[in-house]
Parts: sequence; structure tokens; C-alpha cells
Amino acid sequence: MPELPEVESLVRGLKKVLVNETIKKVEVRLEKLIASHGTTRKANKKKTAEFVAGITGKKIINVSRRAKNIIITLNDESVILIHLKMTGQLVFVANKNSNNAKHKNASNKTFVAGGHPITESYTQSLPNKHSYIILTLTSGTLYYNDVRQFGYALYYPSIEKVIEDKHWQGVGLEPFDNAFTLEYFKEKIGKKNKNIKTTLLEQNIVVGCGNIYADEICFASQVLPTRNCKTLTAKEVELVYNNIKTILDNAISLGGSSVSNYLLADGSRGNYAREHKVYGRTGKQCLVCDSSLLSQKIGSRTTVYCKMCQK
DNA sequence: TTCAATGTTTAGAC
DNA sequence: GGTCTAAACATTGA
Repeated sequence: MPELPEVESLVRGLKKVLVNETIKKVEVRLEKLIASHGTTRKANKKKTAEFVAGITGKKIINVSRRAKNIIITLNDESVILIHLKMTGQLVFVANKNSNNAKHKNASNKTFVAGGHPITESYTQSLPNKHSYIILTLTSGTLYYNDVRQFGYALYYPSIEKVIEDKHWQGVGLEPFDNAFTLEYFKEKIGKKNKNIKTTLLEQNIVVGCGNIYADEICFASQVLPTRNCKTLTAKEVELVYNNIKTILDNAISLGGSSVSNYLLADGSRGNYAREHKVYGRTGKQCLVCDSSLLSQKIGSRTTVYCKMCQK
């Protein structure tokens, strides 16, 4: 999946083409993606009927983000909540006769895409076998593709209903929210009796860090990912806090892209992958001290770090 | 053939 | 209640 910077980049791209589009037709090819995990086939069918009835004929008035969720707001204030999880993609393909400049991407092709790395073969022909939700819009088609089928697209009659959902209880602050202050972070971190890497992945203090950025943030902060939060000095907590903001912000400004073949919403390549200092570099030289980067599992996630630079 | 992959949720043990 | 681990979701590609 995209982590926060990738979702944010995708949302910005989609907003340009989806706002003011009317949903003319809805096709759901895999009903379990419309419901929560572990539900019965009968319940999925009911949810799908509600989803289709709820959004057909409505106009899209906004596209936004909360944590790693994409929120598509419709003209009656109802919403579609989409999570891409590990391998979800959203691809907008403009109608063939479109001459609208906003539908042209960097390669002068009429689609915008984002999410899981997209190979040429996947965008050359849509829908493909992993296209599970297809929205026919006024001037194009929006495809939700998901190889591993972990993601979801949920319909809610209002944003208030989303927030009420247990799904959202305990979700942490946005890293760029004014409420996410150093004081708040210090207070929360001081109470955590677990390692900093796992804590960053939990999303219950601050949202947006996935496995890649969590490692990058620990490295930039010169803190071992295994360090217990309670043992972090005030200075280290401040470094982690500042790096959460600067690394995520930098990644967004470079267009997201946690992996090399990640496609941006406008079809151009993301540039953040080349910025990775530790992720995916196990055994390679540390860019600061030249020692060999180590890797170990923390909370069942591969973690890469420098034993010399991080204490 | 076996393993790991951008994320979350859940179950069980202590 | 907190914390830890493993497993679950399912597919692909190295």
C-alpha cells in the first residue's frame, strides 16, 4: 500500500479529475470488498446493493484523505471510504474523445492512476482481472484494482456515520494537524511500553507511517527501531517528532512513491524511492558511516537499520 | 518450492 | 487493561 504520502499524492491527483463528475453506472465484481472483513456472502450482497443504490446518479463534490483512507464526498454529503491496503489501485481513464487538458498526464495519455506499482500491462488494458469496482463517470471511468483483495470501498450516508464507526475509534492525529504538537507526542510516547518502530506503525498516536517511512524516520532520528519508547530521551522524542513531519512532507512534495515503479496520479513516476536511506538496503553500506545495514523482524515486519548510526 | 511484499485486524497467551 | 506473537486476508514474483 501506499503509505500516507502516496495516498495524499493520489488524492490530490484524483481531486482534479473527479470533482463534478456524476456516477452514471456502478459495477461491483467482488462483493466482499464492499463490506468489512469476515462477513458472510449474504451480508456482502446486501452491502453491495446499498453501495450501488447509494452512489448511482450522485455527483462527486470532493476527494480528501484521513489517515490512509480516501474519502470521496458526494453531492448529498454521503461518502465512499476507500482503503487501498497493500495493493489497491485507483485508476481514472478519461473517455477516448476527451480533449480536456486535465485528463492528460505527463505522458500525454488520458488516464491518472495511483496506488500499488502499476506495470504497463496493467494500464494498457482496463478493466483487468484485478479490477473489482468500476465506476462509469461523466467523462471517464474509475477503476478500483486490488491484486491481494485486502482493501475496501465502503458507503456511508454521511461523514458523521464514518466517524461513529468503530473502525475509527482510536485513530491517531494527522501528522500535519495543528493538534499534533511536540507536547502531545511526548505525552503519548512517554506512556508506551513498547518499541518505537511498532509504535509508529500502530496509527493510534499519529497516522501515516507505514513500514518504509517508520524505518526511515528511526534512521533519520538516530534511534534504534527496537528502543522502548519509555527509554527515549526528550531530545530523541523531539527528533522522531520532527522527522515524522519532515520525512512525510518531503515524500509528498516528491510525489509520494515509496517504491521505484510507483505511479503518480498524473501518470508520472514518483521520486521518493531514491531518497530511501535504509528501506530495502539490507546488507548495503550505510550512506552516512559506510557500515553494513542490518535487518531483523520487529512485530513480524522486516526492519532495516544501521547499528553504528542508531543508538 | 519457499519466502516476502507499501496494511490492518483479530485471537490467544501471559 | 497492556503487550507480544502469530495468523488471517490472497496473489505475485523473486
